[in-house]
Amino acid sequence: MVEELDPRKKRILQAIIQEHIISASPIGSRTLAKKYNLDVSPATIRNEMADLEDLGYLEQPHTSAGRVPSDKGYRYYVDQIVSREKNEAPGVIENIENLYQDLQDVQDIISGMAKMLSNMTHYTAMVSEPKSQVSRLKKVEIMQLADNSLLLVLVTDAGMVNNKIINLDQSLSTGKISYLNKFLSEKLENKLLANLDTRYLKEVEKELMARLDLSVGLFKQFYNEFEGAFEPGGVKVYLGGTSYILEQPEFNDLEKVKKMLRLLDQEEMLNKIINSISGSDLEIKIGQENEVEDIKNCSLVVATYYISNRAVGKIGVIGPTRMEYPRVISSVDVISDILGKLISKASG
Amino acid sequence: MVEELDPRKKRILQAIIQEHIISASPIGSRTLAKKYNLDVSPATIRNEMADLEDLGYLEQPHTSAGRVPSDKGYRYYVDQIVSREKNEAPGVIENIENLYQDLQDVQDIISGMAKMLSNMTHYTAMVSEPKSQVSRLKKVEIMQLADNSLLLVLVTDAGMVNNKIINLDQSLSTGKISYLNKFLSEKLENKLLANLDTRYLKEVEKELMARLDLSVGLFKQFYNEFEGAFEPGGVKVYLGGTSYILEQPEFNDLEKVKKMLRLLDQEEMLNKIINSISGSDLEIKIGQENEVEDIKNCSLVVATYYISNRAVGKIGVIGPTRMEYPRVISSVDVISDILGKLISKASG
DNA sequence: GTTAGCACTCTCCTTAATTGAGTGCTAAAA
DNA sequence: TTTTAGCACTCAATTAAGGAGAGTGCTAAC
Repeated sequence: MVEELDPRKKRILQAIIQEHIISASPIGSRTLAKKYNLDVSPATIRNEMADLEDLGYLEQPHTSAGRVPSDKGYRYYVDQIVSREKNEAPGVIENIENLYQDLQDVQDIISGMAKMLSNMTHYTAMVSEPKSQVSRLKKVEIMQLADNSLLLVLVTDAGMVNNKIINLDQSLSTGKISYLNKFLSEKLENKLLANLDTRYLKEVEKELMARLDLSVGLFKQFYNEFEGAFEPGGVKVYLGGTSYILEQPEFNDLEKVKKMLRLLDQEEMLNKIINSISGSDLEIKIGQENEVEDIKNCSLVVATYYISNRAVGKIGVIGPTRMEYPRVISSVDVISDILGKLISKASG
Repeated sequence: MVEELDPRKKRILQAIIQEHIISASPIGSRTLAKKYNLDVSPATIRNEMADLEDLGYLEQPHTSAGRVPSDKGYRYYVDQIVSREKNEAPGVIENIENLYQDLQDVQDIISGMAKMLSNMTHYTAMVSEPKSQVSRLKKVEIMQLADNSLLLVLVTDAGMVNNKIINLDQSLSTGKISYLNKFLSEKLENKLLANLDTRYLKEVEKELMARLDLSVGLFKQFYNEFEGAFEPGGVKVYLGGTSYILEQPEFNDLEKVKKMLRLLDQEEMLNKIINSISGSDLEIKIGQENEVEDIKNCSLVVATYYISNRAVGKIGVIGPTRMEYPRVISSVDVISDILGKLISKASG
């Protein structure tokens, strides 16, 4: 499937893609000959283009229009032509790091990085929260707010803080609360969230009931919160630069814009999209390669970010298949590094 | 300025507005005569329409087009014709309350209500977080996460929970932390947030320094957090149903859509918009009446919601001036009531 | 293998013609 | 005095037609 193209075909394919990325319209042989030093005449280019079309790298919207890269063409471009080096201007990385280094709050860092990425690429950016399943519960604490109202605070070692207010049908004495705190700390802290499943929590409940005289309903409320707080499907996705998609000529059609915005409005969909990307460091999905139907005319560039060498979340951009891959790849790469660093630092 | 219209003019104005809300296009005399039982001929209606135009209630996009309501026309309609009764179907209120009554988290309630409101009205909904200035600080607590990393948790009586991770350049003993907790509880809890200003916090700091041997930098970090956590300008605004604006024919122009979406992307702008609304219970701003330039072709219907009889936040919708006011007014009214109730309940 | 030349194709833009909804005015009817 | 019918007029929106332009594929010569 991935045949090697002869150098001239390769150069022509690259030129077409680069030109198409700029102009967003079909590219003809004359334009190509004029703008790129290919040292051959338009007629020759035409022959090569016909070959490239036969091989599936190009498409023709209609007879007598120029050629447009196909998904396969972009795939070849991304795999065989584009270098994956980070080529940000020197100092950019340091500047961004400095700009955000004072942020302590993980959620702030994430949404800040989403905005930064969308500003850099001029596409819509999405970041998933650090995945809890590979995180450990660093701290669990219960605080009394009022007679029958408690605040449960959960902190993971990725720095995610989650709090839930719990209303009880009975009040707890200060002693019982401090016992409960000690007990929960012992049983739950430093455990992998993945291990805090219903089975384990049931056990803990049993043990607790044996030691402390509590109403049956209380602990049930707790572990509802646990399960809800960090459940795998419910990863929050942060968006940045939604309005950038409107600047793409392929979204000149109002119907398409509507579809896209409705998609981005639904958090479950974003989850599905960002989680459909496999685990590799930097993954690119082009057009039809996407699993989610509604974005089969879009491309995704998604990187995984790491906290203390553990893969925890994804960050990427979504744009038209006609995307400035070299620039975007570099930006996503850089920002995912910075994101990992910032969170590691903030969560101590 | 607000002259009383004779009954026939009033009926005609009402008919034109109702028809225009449905069709989104200029209304002619013949259509009106056919669809509404006005018992006069089109010619008579034409004369009345000319009068209404002279009075400023109607506008004509161009000679030989029908008439369109002006801002003044809508204002008259809203003030003099539309009843402000809640006319939701029986049971709807109870259903919504039941649906959301299990939510304990104030942020969840707010974003849920934003979504609900946008679904009911088919316009974009916005809700501001409970305003902190009139809230009291119910609970302040510091938890140790690691040697030199603390978690500061703040809870207001409106149920808003705010947490910040603070990294120190020194570590604190358990004793000092528990002293700090007791001290801060005494000094800060049950105070109005409005009173926790820099001046007061400076005082507290002084007193603390006198009693406890702490590095000068520590408390500074704390009150940076305090000020940042609940500052008045930084009210978060929750959006729901952004894509609904695209369904309005007045946004058939891509440029307008872009402008609008860019506007909604900026949180500061939303703040400015929702805070430009004065304090009355249910306020309607029509077109030019809006202060923010970019929404002078939109209408706002905003209600204030209350927690224990204190005005704390705003909830409303934004849509084209050609808005279904009666339905929207009722929905906003109902949802603001429910929102207040739900938050009151959740925050005990 | 490469290139020039040429007929052919298809979209896009501009211009012109047509249609249709709606008005304002005038004069007659109520 | 108010209402209505009749009619000429206006203007946006739609349709039709006629280039203009960009590009291709093919053939024949280099």
